[in-house]
Amino acid sequence: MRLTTKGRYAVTAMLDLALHEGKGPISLADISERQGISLSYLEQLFAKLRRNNLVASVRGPGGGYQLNRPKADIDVAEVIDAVNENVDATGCNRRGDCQSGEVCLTHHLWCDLSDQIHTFLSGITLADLVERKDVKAVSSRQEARQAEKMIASDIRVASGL
Amino acid sequence: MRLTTKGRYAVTAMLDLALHEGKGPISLADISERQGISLSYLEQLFAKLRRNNLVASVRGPGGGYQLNRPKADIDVAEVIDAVNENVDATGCNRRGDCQSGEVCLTHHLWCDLSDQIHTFLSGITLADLVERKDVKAVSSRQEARQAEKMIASDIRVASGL
DNA sequence: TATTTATCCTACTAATTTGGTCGGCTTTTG
DNA sequence: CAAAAGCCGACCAAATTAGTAGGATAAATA
Repeated sequence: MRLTTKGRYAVTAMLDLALHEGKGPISLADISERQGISLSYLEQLFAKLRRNNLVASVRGPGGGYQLNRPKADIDVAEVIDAVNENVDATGCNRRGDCQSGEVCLTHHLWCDLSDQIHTFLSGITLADLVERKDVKAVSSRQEARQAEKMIASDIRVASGL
Repeated sequence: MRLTTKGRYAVTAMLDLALHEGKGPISLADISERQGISLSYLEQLFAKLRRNNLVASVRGPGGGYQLNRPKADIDVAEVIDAVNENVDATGCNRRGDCQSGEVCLTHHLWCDLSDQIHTFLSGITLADLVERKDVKAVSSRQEARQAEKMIASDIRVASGL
């Protein structure tokens, strides 16, 4: 089992899409800036999210990504799964052939743990996250930051720098 | 967060000790054979388990390892922790400085998940595992295998091979 | 006392994964 | 046509895993 920045980034980026739903396609450059994730790395993650039909892309200027399903129909477990992070705690992928073809001493323990984690993560949708007050707080802070930056760059442009 | 063979091996080996409690020190060679874990790798894991006072060692012939506490007082979470596997799902070790000093969009989600996993794993002791019927079944299978091997090697010794 | 059994300790290693970077291509809009 | 975006493949440094190898030390036994 593994849960690293890869899966966390994927969920964060998907949540960013959910938060900006209805505003047309969102560019990876925007997500990169708001969430502090490298653009090229986001591209790799979104290639996988797209292959799993979680997002749809629009190319060309003004393009970007959108959720391919209502945010209430996308749960955290599938997002993590889409970027190949394995939320399974067994060593044998639940096959039960952990010790030379047979079940190892702790196989069932890891199965139980896997169930526990999967139940938890698949019970949370992007819509649920959007409604959380901690998410709302962070999101509005990020919006403010981005607005500041845009004003700053407007000044630079206007003054010819 | 990471849960690989390292943590699984540690729990399996500790459970092996719990299953053979009262029979004096158990050698790593025995555990290695029963559980199919490399001896040198076990040595490295037990160095950590010993440093965390989970086991006590007896050197010399007939030596080995024993649980340093009653099996009902050792839970799965501490065993995994002792071998440095991190069961924390956040990227910031719960510090909340995930995004340039501030909380990232999904911080609280990963905190909740971590709590979930920790509650589950710390609620299971070695004594609980010893009582499980799936563990008993695997254990008796392993005992039988080991007895077979010992007879086979006795034959080899007796016949002078 | 010599041998054997076991823990203890350090160093090395191949393979894999992570979290990227870089460069260039294609599509679409203005 | 230029610019903005997605798309794609190659490459990379660092870390981690799951070991191996080789020896030192301690204790029991012959």
